[in-house]
Formats: sequence, structure tokens, C-alpha cells
Amino acid sequence: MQQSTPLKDRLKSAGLRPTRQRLALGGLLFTGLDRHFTAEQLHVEARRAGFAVSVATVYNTLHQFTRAGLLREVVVDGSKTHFDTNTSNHHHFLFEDGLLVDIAAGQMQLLGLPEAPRGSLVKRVDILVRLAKIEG
Amino acid sequence: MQQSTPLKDRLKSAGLRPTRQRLALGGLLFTGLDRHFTAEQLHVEARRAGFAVSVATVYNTLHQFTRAGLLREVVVDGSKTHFDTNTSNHHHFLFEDGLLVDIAAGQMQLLGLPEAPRGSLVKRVDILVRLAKIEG
DNA sequence: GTGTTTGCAAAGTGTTTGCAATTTA
DNA sequence: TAAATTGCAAACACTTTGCAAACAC
Repeated sequence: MQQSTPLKDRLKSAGLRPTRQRLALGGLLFTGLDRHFTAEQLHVEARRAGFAVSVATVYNTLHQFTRAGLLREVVVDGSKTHFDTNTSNHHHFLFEDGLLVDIAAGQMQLLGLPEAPRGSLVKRVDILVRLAKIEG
Repeated sequence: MQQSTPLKDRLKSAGLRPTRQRLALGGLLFTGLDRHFTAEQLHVEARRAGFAVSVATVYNTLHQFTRAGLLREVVVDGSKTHFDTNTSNHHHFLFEDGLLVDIAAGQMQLLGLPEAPRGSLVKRVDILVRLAKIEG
């Protein structure tokens, strides 16, 4: 992930006004490092960093960023929604404690994928490698 | 999926008393055909079939069946939990309308899967092929 | 009988929404 | 100033829980 373009301009070209809240949340997220997080985690982080954003705004902003292609959702379990700043094609390790770690897509190869049923096309392939602690 | 053994005995060997509710829900589920469903769908179906089970019991029973290895959960999106009577190793197509279709695991081959990080082992690999309708 | 299971309704969790107040351009 | 955005609190959808009554063995 990289942000050669200033956040302000990235938001503008996504049709999003660079409001204080969006700049604050975006500033926390688009640091150049890939991150996985939930809405709640980001909300806590923002408040700790001194940004007073409401939960509703965090959710709205995350969805707007996702729609704009700045974020991706990662489905891991039925409870909280996880977001990922890495929007490129890749997959995940899921540790028992909920930690997500990227697996580069190029690293793996999937053979024998049946073709999409008539009338549909493959939009995305998500591979989730669930890990368990080794007992001992 | 097969149930050579009577449901009553399958429940017993899973440590579950063969109560009226468990037998009713099990009877709907373990017909020999693989099914994908949510708790709500099963609840509706049970009531239509004339079995008066409560929502709480449907949830409890589904979790007990899952723990007993009679069912599997399929994570598809953040909202409802989906269950699958096919507990063998396999993957899924997900249609836009929420329909799940099995992909036999043997049909595909995943190459280059990185080894599990130190201290952990791969518990399961879930592959979800998200489909979109062809526009037109 | 004794411990398990059920079912109701209430509580819980994560997320979304309605709308007045605020902010942006 | 007009249109977009925010924030609160209430509403929501799905799921879990507490506990008394019902049931299985």
C-alpha cells in the first residue's frame, strides 16, 4: 500500500469531501503500512489520538472508503466486520485470537477452479487459512 | 453425506439426548441431501412442518450439532450464520443472492500455501468464490 | 427422581438510520 | 447559502442468556 497522493486529494477524487473526520481517520489508516481492524478498534484509536468522532461516523466513513476502493472488507466470522487497508488481490491467515495476516496472492496458485455457472462470473476468490495453536 | 445410522443413535453417540426437538430438526436436516441454511430458515421450516420449536432451541441445537460434527458453519458475510450439512472438506460458490453451492475439494488444488507460522498449524482452508451476475 | 433440555422474554452485540445541528465549498 | 456531513440516540437484526417448567432416562 502506498499513498503518493496526499489524502486530501485521494478523498476528493473519490468524491468525498476532505472533512476533519475523514482526514483524521484516513490519517490513522493510510500510513503506508497495511492494517486489519474493526470499526470499534478504529473508533477507540481515534479517540485516543484525540479525534472526537462518533461511532456512526466511523461506520459511515469506513463504508465510504470501501466504496471508494481505499479499503476492503474481510469476512472472518459472523460477528464484527474486519477491514483491510490492503486492497490488492491477496488472502489471509486467521489466528485463533482473531489476528489476520496477509498472504500474497502471487504466492499461491489455485488449480481446477470450476468455471463460473452460466450467467455469472467470478468476482473474487477469498482464501482464508484458519490456524490453530499447537497444543503443548 | 449419509446417515446409515438412525438419527436417534447418532445423537446418542454424540452425547445428545434424542429429544423431540432434536429429532425433528435433525429429521429435516439429515435427509441424505446436502443443505445450506440459516437458523431462521430452519425455524420457519420446522414450524411449517408442524414442529413447535423455539428460536432459542433452534440456535442451541444447531450449535450442539456443529460441536458434534454433524454440521459445519460457513462464513459468508457479517450478518446471518450459515450452516452446511456437508461436513466434509469442500469449498463454496457464493451467488449474489446468497445462494451457496458446494465445490468439491478434490476438484481444486492449492499450490504454494505458505506453511503455518511457528506454533500454529493449519486447521482448515476455506475458499469462497464470490460470483456476480453477468450484466446484460 | 435427577439432571438435562426447552422456551419465553429479556438482554446483548454490532451496525444502521432519522434528523437537527454543523460544516464545507 | 446550498448541499454534504456529522452525531446523537433510537431502532435494528441476529444471537445469546437466565431461569422456571417440562422432559428423558
